[in-house]
Amino acid sequence: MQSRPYHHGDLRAALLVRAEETLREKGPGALSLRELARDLGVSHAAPSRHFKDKQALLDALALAGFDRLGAGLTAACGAAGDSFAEQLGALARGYVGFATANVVLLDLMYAVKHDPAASEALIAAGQRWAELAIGLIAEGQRRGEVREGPLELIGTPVFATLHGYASLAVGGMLPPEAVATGLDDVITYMLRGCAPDRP
Amino acid sequence: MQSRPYHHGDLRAALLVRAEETLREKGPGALSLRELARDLGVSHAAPSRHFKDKQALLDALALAGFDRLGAGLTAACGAAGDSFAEQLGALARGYVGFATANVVLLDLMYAVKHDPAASEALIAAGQRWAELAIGLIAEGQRRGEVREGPLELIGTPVFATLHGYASLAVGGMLPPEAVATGLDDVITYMLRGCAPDRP
DNA sequence: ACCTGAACACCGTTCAAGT
DNA sequence: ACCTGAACACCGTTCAAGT
Repeated sequence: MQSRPYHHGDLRAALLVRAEETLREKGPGALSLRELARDLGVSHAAPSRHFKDKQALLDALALAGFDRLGAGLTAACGAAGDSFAEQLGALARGYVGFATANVVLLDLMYAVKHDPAASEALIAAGQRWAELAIGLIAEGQRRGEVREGPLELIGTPVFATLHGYASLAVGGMLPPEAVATGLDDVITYMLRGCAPDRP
Repeated sequence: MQSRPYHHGDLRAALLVRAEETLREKGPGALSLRELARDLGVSHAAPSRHFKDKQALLDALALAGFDRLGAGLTAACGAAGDSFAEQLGALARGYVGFATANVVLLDLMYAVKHDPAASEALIAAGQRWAELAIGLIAEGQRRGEVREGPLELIGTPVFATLHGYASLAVGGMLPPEAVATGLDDVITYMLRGCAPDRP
């Protein structure tokens, strides 16, 4: 009876995996719960046991995306040198790298939500990685490489620059061949914005 | 025979108007061509005469959004003082203002496209307003208020910061009450990033 | 030219019923 | 607990036909 070859209470995980594949291959909006069920060899009503909604599945996907992003950024910063410039560079390259490697997923992660209840968890997830950037800035201040002041006063603009560059790049608003080289310029611009007032 | 009260060859315009209303009231994805047609009192097949696709309607909406954004920003900068700081401030407030007043539309304007042919016009429209920022920087350089260098080298980071801040704010990733006050900090951060190297 | 009506092939969601 | 099968109310798109 190996007729159910794949999911033994793991239909939930299988749905998430397959959903992300479909998203990557065929774009958003081409994702259908019924097709997902077909691909996995279950009835079209089966997914509703694991996700009450199509939106619930998308939210779970986005949440997993934030987890992977956080892990990737932590690793990238850990592998970089101690100076603020090196740390910020690693963060920036990590973020833009994740964005270009997970175009549709990033869109999903920051998608405008209309159900405020469901989006709370996503906002929290988003702020978790923002705290990574905040910590980096605090350390930079301790080293005297970052200007004084409240952490978000400098963290928010940096966060905005990074996220903005990533979404412009991913959306095709920047000449694609210039994305990698332009990032270096963005990094030095951010460093100027963070630098202490006077030498 | 006033039974067709509204559209006389203007079904196209009426569709766009109603679509944007629906988008604003009920969010994206709640937009259905059939419901649009119902609202306007035409058959469900009528819209296809004016937009070959649902996507085509969305693209037209996004394009109109860029036009309004460009007009608004031009006006805002025209009404501001001549100094680079005042011009950049006006641009920033104008952009974030448009974003918060047109949340779903902004999402649409920068949505990741998969049909590269259709998105070309949108990218061009996006770059048109970017050129406004570029011109502003060129003038700032002439005045000695902006560091020397290729225009996009300084323009792209500014563009990224602005767009990133707007999308974070709109997506609820920033505490909503801090959006307006935080913008001032972002503006001074951008000015630092643009400032000439040494006094 | 512009629109209608019917038809086709899909959806998401729900719910009794099975195991 | 987990899944099935049928049913419901909707979609987008196409296409002959009307005016």
